[in-house]
Amino acid sequence: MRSEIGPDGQKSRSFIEDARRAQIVAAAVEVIAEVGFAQASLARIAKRAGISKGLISYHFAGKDELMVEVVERTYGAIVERVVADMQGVESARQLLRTQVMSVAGYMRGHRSELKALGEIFGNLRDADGGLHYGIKSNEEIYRALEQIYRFGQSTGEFREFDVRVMAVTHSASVDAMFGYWAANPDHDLEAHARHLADLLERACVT
Amino acid sequence: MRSEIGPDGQKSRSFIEDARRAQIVAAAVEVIAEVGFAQASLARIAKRAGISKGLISYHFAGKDELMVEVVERTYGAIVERVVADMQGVESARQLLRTQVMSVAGYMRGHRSELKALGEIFGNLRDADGGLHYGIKSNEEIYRALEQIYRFGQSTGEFREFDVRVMAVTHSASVDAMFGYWAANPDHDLEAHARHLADLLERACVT
Amino acid sequence: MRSEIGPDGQKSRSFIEDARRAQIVAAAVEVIAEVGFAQASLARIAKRAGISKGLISYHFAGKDELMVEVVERTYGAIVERVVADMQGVESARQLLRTQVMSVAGYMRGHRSELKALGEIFGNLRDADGGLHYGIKSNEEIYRALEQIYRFGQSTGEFREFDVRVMAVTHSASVDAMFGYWAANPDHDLEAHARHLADLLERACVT
Amino acid sequence: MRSEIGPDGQKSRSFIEDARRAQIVAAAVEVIAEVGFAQASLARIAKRAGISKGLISYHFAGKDELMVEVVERTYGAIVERVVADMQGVESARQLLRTQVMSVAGYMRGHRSELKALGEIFGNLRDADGGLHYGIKSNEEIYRALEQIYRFGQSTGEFREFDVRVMAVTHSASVDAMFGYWAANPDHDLEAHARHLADLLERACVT
DNA sequence: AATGAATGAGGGTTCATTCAT
DNA sequence: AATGAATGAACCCTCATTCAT
Repeated sequence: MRSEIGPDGQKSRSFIEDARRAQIVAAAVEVIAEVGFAQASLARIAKRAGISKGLISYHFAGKDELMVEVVERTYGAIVERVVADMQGVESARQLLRTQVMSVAGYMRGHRSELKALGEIFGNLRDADGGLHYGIKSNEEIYRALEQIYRFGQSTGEFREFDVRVMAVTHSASVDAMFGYWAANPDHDLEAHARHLADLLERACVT
Repeated sequence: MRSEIGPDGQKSRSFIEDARRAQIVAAAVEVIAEVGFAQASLARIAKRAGISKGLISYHFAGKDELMVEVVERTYGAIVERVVADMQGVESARQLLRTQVMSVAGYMRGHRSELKALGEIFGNLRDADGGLHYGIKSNEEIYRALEQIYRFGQSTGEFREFDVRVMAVTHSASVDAMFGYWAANPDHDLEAHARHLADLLERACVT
Repeated sequence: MRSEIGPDGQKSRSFIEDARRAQIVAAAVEVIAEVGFAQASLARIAKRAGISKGLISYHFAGKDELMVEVVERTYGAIVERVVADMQGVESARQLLRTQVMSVAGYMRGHRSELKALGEIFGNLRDADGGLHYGIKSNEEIYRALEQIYRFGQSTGEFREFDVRVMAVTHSASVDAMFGYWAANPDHDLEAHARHLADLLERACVT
Repeated sequence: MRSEIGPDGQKSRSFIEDARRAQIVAAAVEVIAEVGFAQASLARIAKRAGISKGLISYHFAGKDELMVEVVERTYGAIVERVVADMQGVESARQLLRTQVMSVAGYMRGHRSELKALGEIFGNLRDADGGLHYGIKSNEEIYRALEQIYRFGQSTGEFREFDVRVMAVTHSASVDAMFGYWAANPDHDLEAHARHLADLLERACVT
């Protein structure tokens, strides 16, 4: 393993080191998106990246660490975008719509990332056999969505309902939208997002 | 390969043969539910069933045939139950609620089956590399749900909306409910189902 | 194992037992001829015979014993025929020709046996890894052929030469004739046999 | 798979890679010669070579590729030698003798190769179940031998006869010589070769 | 006499990982 | 920093053999 803990408590990596990791992560995303998690061997990823198999092991402690980094780099970018889009929006209804439309908009240009994330979330497991990104890894998302819904309830925009159920439903509906789109490339993602936002909104208002 | 096609065009198996297959399928369901599709090796399944690895090969032409039978036996039972519960229900709103509550009720006692089905649907691949249960596995469900929604629209119970988006959302919401429940065993599944039915209904009515 | 040693020192088997063994041997011959020794599993042979796998093990101590019996039954029939045809022939040249033509004539109607014999001779091995029917098993044939050639030399029909080399060559030439014919079914076996007899004869006479 | 096609259309391999392949091929030859094709497992070959089983898979795409390479490396060397020895020989009778003596001479030091070749020719099968080196493997030899005989007929050295039968007989006689010698190590191979050449020659001349 | 069920060893292959260079 | 060679474990599958019925 190359990365070391620097004096600031952060992982410190050379520029070249970071570039290699990024390159490997990008190759991993493509391969996973194309052939699925199970078939995404290090050999395949290395070939796609145009490097040797050993180099991946050199830069990553193991396959798991690579997968985690794929998630971190990919997922981080999405969150960044969505949070930016929601900045300044004031009504709960608009926040809800914005969340759905924003993530849909971002994903339209990042289909491979979407597919890869789904594969990793659903397949990457810890040593104990449990999913590394279990439903628990959604907790963060649920909390964020619950904030929106609770906010809407506090302003009177939304009726009373179980916000956790709503958050789970919301999250799953968005994921399913992507899943359907991934399976049906001709599907109109934006229209789906608009319809979905409508459904969610109607389910909340009085 | 054990099974053969009898004169009636049905698979004809001895009682003992069928019992073994059922036992192996049951073990497979448990193992897949616990450790996921990729880690569900025949060795693991055999050990769980308390039999030798070779015996699985004796009763099934291959791992794929076993997986397909897991789906057939498990999925068939669910559909049977839900269809039975929906028999005689007349309003679209009640059909919708019944569907959600019925499958939730059934699943409460069949958590492993649920998990295993999801794993197989998402991972079992054909020789060509494509998912064996691709879109088709959901397509069937989508069609069934669309019927309910279209029926509601025809009677005026439901407003106009895109039934495919609704079906995808509905299906995913139910799945997510199970997923959440699987990850949080103390979660109140029935209450969740009731809340979810409310949300779906409100999203549909005028 | 069923067979037992009777009071006369011969293996005594019931009629039904013998019939079963014959049936299994026949099936083995067909299967070996079709798919080769390595692919001729007991399962395949049993299926061909229309019986269960276990029954073969019931009648034969093991696969090896079955193979040995295939050879005995098949090979014995050939020898019987050839010996009969050579009865009464008086000149060495005629004996030589008769031997070649007789075995060729017999084989024309017993291609499967021919193929199976070749497969077993070339592949059946003892526990020590050595061929069960090695070149040594040809010794019997060599001796018989040497008799012919030595007889010819004693009568002055044939010149002096190394009879062992001649016997080895003769035997191999006949085998190769069958091998070529087995690979080229349209090949004229009888013409080949005539030509071969000519060659052998010319090689011997002064 | 290691080997790749270089810019010159030739397989380009590193020195070390080629050495390993040669080592593995050598081990395969020995094992096949000793225990036969069917028992020559990769595990056995690897153990003989003093390497791990996986390394064979690393250097060869599969067992079949290894077997093909065994044939290529081994068979090529024989042909090279024999062709060289026959260079410049002018009479058909001398060509015939030279062929027999040359291959016999070469084989004296390459018994295992001979055995291994025979095993592979007779057992290596394609996916469709047919022998990979079927008639074709002999056909090449037959053609070459026929040339000699036809040449002799054209010069009047040899009488008229069926050259294909002669070629088949010639080839089989040489093979049998090796087989006999392999089974009887004390046998005088060179004398046998000389006698055989005599026989073949006498069979051809007027 | 005959079956079907069951085992266990061994087959070839894939793959993450390690390591010398 | 990077490679290619090498390992060993685990994978699915085949098969001769055994055994209760």
